[in-house]
Amino acid sequence: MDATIKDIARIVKVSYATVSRALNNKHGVKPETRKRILEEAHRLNYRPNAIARGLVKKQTHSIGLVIPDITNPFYPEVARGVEDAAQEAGFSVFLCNTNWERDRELRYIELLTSKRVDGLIIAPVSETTETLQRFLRSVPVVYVSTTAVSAHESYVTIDNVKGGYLATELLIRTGKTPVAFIGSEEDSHTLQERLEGYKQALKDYHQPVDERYVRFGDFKRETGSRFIKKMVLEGVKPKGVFGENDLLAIGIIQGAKEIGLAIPDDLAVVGFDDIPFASFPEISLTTIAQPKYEMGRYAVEILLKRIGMEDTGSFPRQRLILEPNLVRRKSA
Amino acid sequence: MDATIKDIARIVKVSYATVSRALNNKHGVKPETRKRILEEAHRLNYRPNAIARGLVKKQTHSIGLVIPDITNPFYPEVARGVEDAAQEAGFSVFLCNTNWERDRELRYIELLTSKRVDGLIIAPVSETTETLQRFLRSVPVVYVSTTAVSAHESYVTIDNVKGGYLATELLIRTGKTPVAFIGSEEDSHTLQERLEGYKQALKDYHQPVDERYVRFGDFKRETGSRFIKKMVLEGVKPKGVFGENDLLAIGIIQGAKEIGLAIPDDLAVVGFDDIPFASFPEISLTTIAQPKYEMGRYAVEILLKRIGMEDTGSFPRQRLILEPNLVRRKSA
DNA sequence: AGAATTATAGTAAACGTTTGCAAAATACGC
DNA sequence: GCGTATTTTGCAAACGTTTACTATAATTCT
Repeated sequence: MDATIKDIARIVKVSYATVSRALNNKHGVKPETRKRILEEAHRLNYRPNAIARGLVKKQTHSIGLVIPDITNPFYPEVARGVEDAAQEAGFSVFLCNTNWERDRELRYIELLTSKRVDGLIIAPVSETTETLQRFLRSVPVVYVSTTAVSAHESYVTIDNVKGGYLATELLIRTGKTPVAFIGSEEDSHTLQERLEGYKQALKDYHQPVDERYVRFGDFKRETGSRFIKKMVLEGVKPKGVFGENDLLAIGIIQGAKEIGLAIPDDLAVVGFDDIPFASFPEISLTTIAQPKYEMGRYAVEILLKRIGMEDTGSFPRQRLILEPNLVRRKSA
Repeated sequence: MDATIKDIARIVKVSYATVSRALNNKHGVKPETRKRILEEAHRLNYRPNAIARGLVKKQTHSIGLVIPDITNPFYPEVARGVEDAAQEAGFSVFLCNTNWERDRELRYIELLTSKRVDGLIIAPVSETTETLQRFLRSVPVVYVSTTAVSAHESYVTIDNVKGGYLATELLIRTGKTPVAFIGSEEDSHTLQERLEGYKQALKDYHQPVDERYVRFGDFKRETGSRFIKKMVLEGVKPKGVFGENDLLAIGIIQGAKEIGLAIPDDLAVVGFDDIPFASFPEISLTTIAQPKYEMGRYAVEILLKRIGMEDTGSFPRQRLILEPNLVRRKSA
């Protein structure tokens, strides 16, 4: 059995209200009694029961982090950013992997609200957050890595269309035309934005937009490899390709090499995200970097500010759109 | 304000005890009243307050996962295994990164016990778990990826000495002698075990154990690269090297290439862990695979079994030592 | 029909804290 | 010393549940 405040009170012979005050450094308790209480608490190896405290204070000092899959190399860094910032503020974080399943996402959100987390950081799989509303109600949320949120929500993300533009522009300017686009699921909001950047760049540089050069699959490496091979097999032969994310891009490089294309001479490829592998000399992927760790940090900063406001309704939504950053390596 | 059980009781005009029973599917409440209660609960978008429930049941259905760094490619998979298994059993998991700092580890454990997690899974940075004892007391723990635990603790890990043996043996049998060992911090328990396997293999195959061929640094990729270069600069020229973990091994490959060595002909290298990158064709690292995801799952299985026991004292410790698995790729 | 049984509902205590308010103790001023 | 101001303490309610126990209502049995 864990020692409670009452145990201490009994031993030190004061009321447990006094013990509570002493333990919380409230003023109005005689230094000497406080000392005795603290000593006894230490002797009993007392640990305050955060559950009981949470019940009366209506605050758990916990937040939920809901992401698709920590195993996907994009997320560990944002998780770390979230965790670091939370920890510094005295918050703990529940990690939840939705595995890209919509109902698992919903179940988690329900579970977390049951546990009365003080806030939620969500990288949603659902492309719209409408469905989530019913479950969220009173819990503050900040979305991460999406813009598809209803009017009064906060988020932090990067400028995907600019990123797509930058990637495509580089390819065009280095003469790697025609440039293809290989992306993951077509209905992803993120993909649509990057695709828009791609198209915008093509237009600005007077390149034709040829639908045969744009393909959609999923976010797996193998897919990139398969798609590029399929493409050239069908006779569409890009000189450059913008892979909507790094995993795809790496797959593209691998597939291209398999069919004898030299990177970047025969085919230049640029990715998106700058996952850790991208910088390995063996890969050396030119890519659009997202400040993943910082995104995590910012998200909790916004969230905590929001949690701090007593008057929840009046908090202005915050929308932080970070700058993408072209990091040039050997693949393009 | 969130709806409570009392709100429902008031509206449906029953006592809140009845509401509680209805919501928990306890028998002894008339089907019709139950129906009315459930309907009202749904209408009010009622979410049970797990905090209040936890207080009386002395169970939070949460566990803590304490690891060094989710950003290290070894951990996401075990975290995922933990999370999946926990989720299936209705538990949530707190993610805590100690950043390899001992006192941060301690602080986290203290925090988590304050939050009254039902159990803890720890990949400890401290090479001995003695220090942790005071903080743990009543909380069930299972350690992961270490054997340095006091007598009555449970853990799941792999057979590191066997892994080290396998790696070294392969190198010897393919004629890649002399074989070097490059490891992380010398006082790591894990390292010592792998090193033991290395030495054992050398002995079994009648190879000399030459201390100039074994080096210790840290677990970073750059370190591997630096060390191999330094080694040959000093005139000790192994034909094979066993990198104590994959990051190191990859660094070794990179460093070797930089100084013109061909892999695996001039230098064969085998790593340890089988992190996701290892299988990339550009790397194609021969390595000792750990079943990371399964380790996570097993850890929670053991933990939950332990939590389920009312009589905590009598639970026999469980020690699960998984088999390492040599996966042969191109680097050796 | 009445007793005995069973199904349903309510009362109240408990979980371990925090906190407003009142009581007691101490210090201060003259 | 006595009244007053101030510091230190205690009492009790509250947070939202669960649950043992008791009370009432409904059903079954003879």
